[in-house]
Amino acid sequence: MIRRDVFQAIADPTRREIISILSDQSSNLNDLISNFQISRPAVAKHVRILQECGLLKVEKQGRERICHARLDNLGEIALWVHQYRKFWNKRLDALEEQLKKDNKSSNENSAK
Amino acid sequence: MIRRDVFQAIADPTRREIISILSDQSSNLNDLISNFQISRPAVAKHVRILQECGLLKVEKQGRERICHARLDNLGEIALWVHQYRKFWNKRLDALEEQLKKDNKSSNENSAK
DNA sequence: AATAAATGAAACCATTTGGTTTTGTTAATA
DNA sequence: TATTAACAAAACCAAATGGTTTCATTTATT
Repeated sequence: MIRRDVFQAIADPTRREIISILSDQSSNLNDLISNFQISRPAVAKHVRILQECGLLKVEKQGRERICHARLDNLGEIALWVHQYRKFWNKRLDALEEQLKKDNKSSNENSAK
Repeated sequence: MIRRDVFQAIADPTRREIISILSDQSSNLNDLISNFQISRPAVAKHVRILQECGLLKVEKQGRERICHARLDNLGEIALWVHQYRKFWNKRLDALEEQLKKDNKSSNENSAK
């Protein structure tokens, strides 16, 4: 747990799953952990890593810790990938098509 | 070297640097290695990992191995990040603006 | 044919990673 | 106030990671 950049953070599948869950709905640690088979401290460590690289905020609420997705820093990944867009044009077409749709119906927001 | 997915592959700074270099211009291993301070086998291992997850192709040419960037699989990252676009809207605005420009002048392709 | 160049492969090593179990602390609750 | 719930922290561990040095192989070159 020494390196703390967004690229490293999203490399782990469990952390991506945490991101996925929290992007849908904020959750306290207990509920979050109940999604996984691994132990509590294991999940807690992933949460800490995500927190340390700014991908989520932890709000202390009584004895609970509510975790909120704060995914602004994913923009760094988006920009990095985007600079190589000419290499994945086929997929880009679909992506851009999606962007347009999203813009037109920018109210309907079904996560996952 | 057991996990081989694109997320894992781009987590390492050296590998991102290799991608950056090769996206500009294909290169044999020797020339590629000359960009780094680390040993030859170290770079060769990174190359192998990138190769194994489909981010570059190695073309045997005599005793040389020419490495070509094949970054189609970065589309996976792009799509993953894109699903969380609502979290990084500010950056998205710039990105989308760029996308439109790219489409209009889709012939001019100056890498980096 | 001998040598040098370009690379592959193996053995090894320290650190990081992702996990565990155990113990402690803080805040609600009976 | 005693107990329980929610979490933090520490100690530990196996495996993965990123690196090294050494040796082998293939292809050009002299």
